[in-house]
This record gives sequence, structure tokens and C-alpha cells, in this order.
Amino acid sequence: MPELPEVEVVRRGLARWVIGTTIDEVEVLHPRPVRRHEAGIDDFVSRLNGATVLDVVRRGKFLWLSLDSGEALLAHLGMSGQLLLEAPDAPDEKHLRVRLGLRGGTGRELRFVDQRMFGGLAVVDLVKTPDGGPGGLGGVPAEDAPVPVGLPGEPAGDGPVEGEYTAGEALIPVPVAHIARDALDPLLDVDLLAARLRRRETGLKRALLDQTLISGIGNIYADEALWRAKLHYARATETLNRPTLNRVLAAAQDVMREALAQGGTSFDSLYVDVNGQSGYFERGLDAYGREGEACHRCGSQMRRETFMNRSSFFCPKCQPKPRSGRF
DNA sequence: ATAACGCCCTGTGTGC
DNA sequence: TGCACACAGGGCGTTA
Repeated sequence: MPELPEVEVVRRGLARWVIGTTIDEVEVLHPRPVRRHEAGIDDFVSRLNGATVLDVVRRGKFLWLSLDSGEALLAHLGMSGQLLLEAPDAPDEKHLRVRLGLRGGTGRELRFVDQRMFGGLAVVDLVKTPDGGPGGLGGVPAEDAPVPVGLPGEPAGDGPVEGEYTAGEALIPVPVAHIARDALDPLLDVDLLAARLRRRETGLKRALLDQTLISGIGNIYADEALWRAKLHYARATETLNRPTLNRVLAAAQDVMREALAQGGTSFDSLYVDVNGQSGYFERGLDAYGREGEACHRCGSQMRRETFMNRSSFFCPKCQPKPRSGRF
């Protein structure tokens, strides 16, 4: 459930502390989180040992460390994944899956902790993006990156911030090549998105969750965006005119920027930054998880419906069901 | 080709 | 008390 803001919080933490460090003493404690590395665990370990981190980049919910070997360590947090920077002598987490030593940094090691193991790590090749640029936030050139000093939790220097996107000859991991630019990507092509939505025969929430159309939006922020835009989840995408599309897109961007400014949303201890700290945006939610509570806009009782094997929360008055919706 | 379903995982909460 | 089951849901392989 970490969505764009939560993953970006992690990316910023990693960018600040691991760029310039060299990976060593990689230890895989459970095979499943490395299942996407098809050449096997030994190959995963040997490709990482001795590699130096040049950059930390994100597109949608995918995150990767670009390495001086020309490859990338690709990470997806899935439902419950965490990337933590910890002292090597800190006790192992119950669900610690992969440990990566880091030389030349703060002395902390990088840990991939994942209870449900929907997420994972893989060392993958990079390819040039068809439209140039890595997408998402970040992509800061290594030479401009802050030198890791001090300890996590005691920020030193300026980390990458929104707007520091750099276009150019950027590369993207092969498994991410089919993922669309994300909702906060300055190079998101809204005209292209509009054209693809018009041709789609599906419901609006399905489209918002389709990472090949627009990425970074998950179940929580989809519901929040629809509530803010006063649109029903089953609204047929081919009936969306451009102002309405702009409205829901702006709502998604607004709510994710607000969440990012709060350090992300946290419902429990699963969604944390590299220091294990939770965000504070939960209080800012208007739709997700509010079944039976009063709509923050009109006071009607919020409803929950099961859809796509997920819960959808909405206000039945502000977001009326369309006559011919697509579920 | 597109659209949608089902599976993978584990811990928590609920009902019988 | 213990057991069964629903739920959380992103991404991808399979099916229609």
C-alpha cells in the first residue's frame, strides 16, 4: 500500500544517505523477495557486491538505485515492504528479508523488511526511455548529490526535492519500461493520457489504478482523488471531458503533494521512511477508511463498496453513481 | 488486441 | 479455547 508519496519519502531518505556508498556483504534471508531476479540468489548477491550507488530514482511506486556497474537495484515495496537504514548491530527485524552492507557512508546498513512479501528486489538492466528522462521525482545527477555525512535523522545538506527532475539521457529499468509516467512527473503527457482514456472501455477508478496509463496512484489516493473531484469510481472513462479529467488529475496531484509534505500516510507501522518513522497524513484523509462516518463536505454517511477485490470509499451524495457506469 | 479475474503472501480481527 | 474465514491489495500471469 505504499503509494507514490510514501515511496517518494523513502526515495528521498535513500538519496540523502546511500548515494556514493558501495554495497558489500549482501545477505538474502528469504528467497521470495528476490524471486524477480531470475538468475538466482547467488547472481543477485554477486552483482551487488562492490557496486557503488550513483543515484536513487523513482517512477510511480517503483524505486531503484542506479549502480556504477551500469545495472540497477530495483525495489518495489508491494504491500508491506520497508527499506531501512540501520546500525549493523541493531537486532534483526522479524521480517528482515535482505541485508545490504554499505561502505563509505554513515556506517548504517540497508535492510529490506517485508512482512507479506508482495514486494521485492532485483538487479536489472537499464534501457533508454523512449521519451527521455527517468520520470518521477529525483534523477539527480550523482555529482550534484549530497555527500552522506552524519546519521539518518540528522539531515545534513539538501536532499533532492520536487522540481529537481533532470531530463536527458536517463535510463529506466527494463521491468519498469511499461509503467507510465507518474502523476507528479513534470513530463507526464496529459494529452496522451486523455486520448488513451477516451479509447478505454473501463471505469475511472480502474483507469486511475492502471499503472500503464498513469502511475503512482493506489487504492487510497484513488479514493481521495475521486472524492475531491466529486466523481464516482465507476464513471466511464470515455465520457470524461477534458475539464473533468483535469479536475480528477489535479485532485490526485494535490492530495499526493499534501501527503508528501506530511511525510506520507500511515495506518500502522508498516509504512515508514528509512528511519522507521511513520507519516502524518492519515488525519488528512477524506474518503479512505471512513465508512459510516460523515462526509467532510456534505455530512452524508460515507459508504464502502467492494470492487476489484478492494474497498472503495465514497460519498453517495457528492459522488452519485452514473447511469451507465463501468464497474 | 483489450478488459478483467485470480493468485501470491502473512498478520490481524471477527464470528461461531 | 480453537478454528475458519474475511480482509488488507500491487502487480502480473492467465483467461475471456
